[in-house]
Amino acid sequence: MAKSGSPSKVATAGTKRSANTRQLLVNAAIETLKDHGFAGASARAISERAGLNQGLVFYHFGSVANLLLAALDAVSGDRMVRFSAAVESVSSPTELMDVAAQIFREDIDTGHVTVLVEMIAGASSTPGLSAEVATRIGPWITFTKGAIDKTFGDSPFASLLPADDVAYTIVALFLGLEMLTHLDGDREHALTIFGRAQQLVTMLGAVSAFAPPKETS
Amino acid sequence: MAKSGSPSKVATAGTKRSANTRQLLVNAAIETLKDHGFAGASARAISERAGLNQGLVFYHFGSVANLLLAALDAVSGDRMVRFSAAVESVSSPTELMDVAAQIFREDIDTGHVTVLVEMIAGASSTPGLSAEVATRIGPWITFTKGAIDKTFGDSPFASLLPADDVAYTIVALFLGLEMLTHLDGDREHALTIFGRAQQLVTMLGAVSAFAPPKETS
DNA sequence: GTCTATACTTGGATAGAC
DNA sequence: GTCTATCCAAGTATAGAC
Repeated sequence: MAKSGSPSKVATAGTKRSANTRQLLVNAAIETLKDHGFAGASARAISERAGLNQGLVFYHFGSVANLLLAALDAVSGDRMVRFSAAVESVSSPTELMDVAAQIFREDIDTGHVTVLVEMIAGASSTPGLSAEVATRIGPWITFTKGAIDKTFGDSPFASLLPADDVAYTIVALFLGLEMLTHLDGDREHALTIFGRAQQLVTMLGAVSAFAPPKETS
Repeated sequence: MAKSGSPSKVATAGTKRSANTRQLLVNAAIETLKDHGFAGASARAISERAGLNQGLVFYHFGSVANLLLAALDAVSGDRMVRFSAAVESVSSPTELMDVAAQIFREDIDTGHVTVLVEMIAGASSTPGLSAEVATRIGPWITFTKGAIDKTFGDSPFASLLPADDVAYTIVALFLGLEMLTHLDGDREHALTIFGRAQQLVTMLGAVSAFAPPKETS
């Protein structure tokens, strides 16, 4: 109520407002990437979506590419927090498959992987962007490897397939499935695939129970 | 030598020249998509690469999007011819894995899958483009399903995993691996993954030889 | 059929008012 | 810190010369 009559002397209020604006731009960038892709994510399109002026993109981020990287960071951070917690409570391979399917479902619904895909695909159009994107995708392979190590570490699978190769494959699969799902609009197809994978892991787990865990020859 | 003095009455020469120009533009579009992505594939960038005038893009294709679709058609056609022949000579699952690895290697080297990836990712920026791209990606899932049916059709795997789900997954994996490979520049990582997959298929084939091919309970 | 020239639009980026 | 105004580069598309 007394807002207009009490100008604060410290910069706290201004900083807060600034942070809010940055957040609005980042959120709008995420939405624009999801709806119109990298090629459609212009400063004007994003700022219009945020209900803000176009010049603020350059004031706060210096360039469109930097804003898009900030959007990628935000999405990546959200996913990391959310999925670290999910994987935390998991111990068996079948549980991990459960969580993976759940993660994919959330990714499709929130459109978070779309942001990753668009940034990876769009990176080659802007000099220097590929390296920036690469350093932000790397952690996901590491994270996936950690989840595999945790749940498959003492299973017979571990000696068959190196966790880092599997992790690389899983991340690639997430990206690829997202692309196809986004393209054909059929999210069920990809979800049934996770169901199949889960069946397979369960079955192979049962089979491997009959096999010796490791040979020494 | 007598070129300027002998105008031909039929349009054959002109048509031939036109076809040649179209081909130059399509090739340049492919190269531009590979190097600078969908967002960098402008009429100017493509025509400059082709050593032709920018207006020819619109004369021959009507729009940049149409030229890019023609480029996608060309790549898709080349791949289909090449890989149909490769799969033709295959009968066993292990041979198919061999061919798959070979196909991926060629895809990486030629950059053909990059074109698919860029078109899929870029499609959402232009109204109506997604549907066009989708109809051009669909055949690849069908083709992959055919290759799986042919080689795994009478193996125990067939009853475990529906071929169309596997095909969808394989195509997604190709797209995803291409993205990661293109991003980090490390083509060996993806290639070792195909090696792992081949080991796995060989091993599971050996294991399944001890199991009954089908249960009736 | 191809090239030059040009109209028009969109987008990146900055300057200055508020 | 935000908004208005503006500049300039790049992109789509068309018209007309060759």
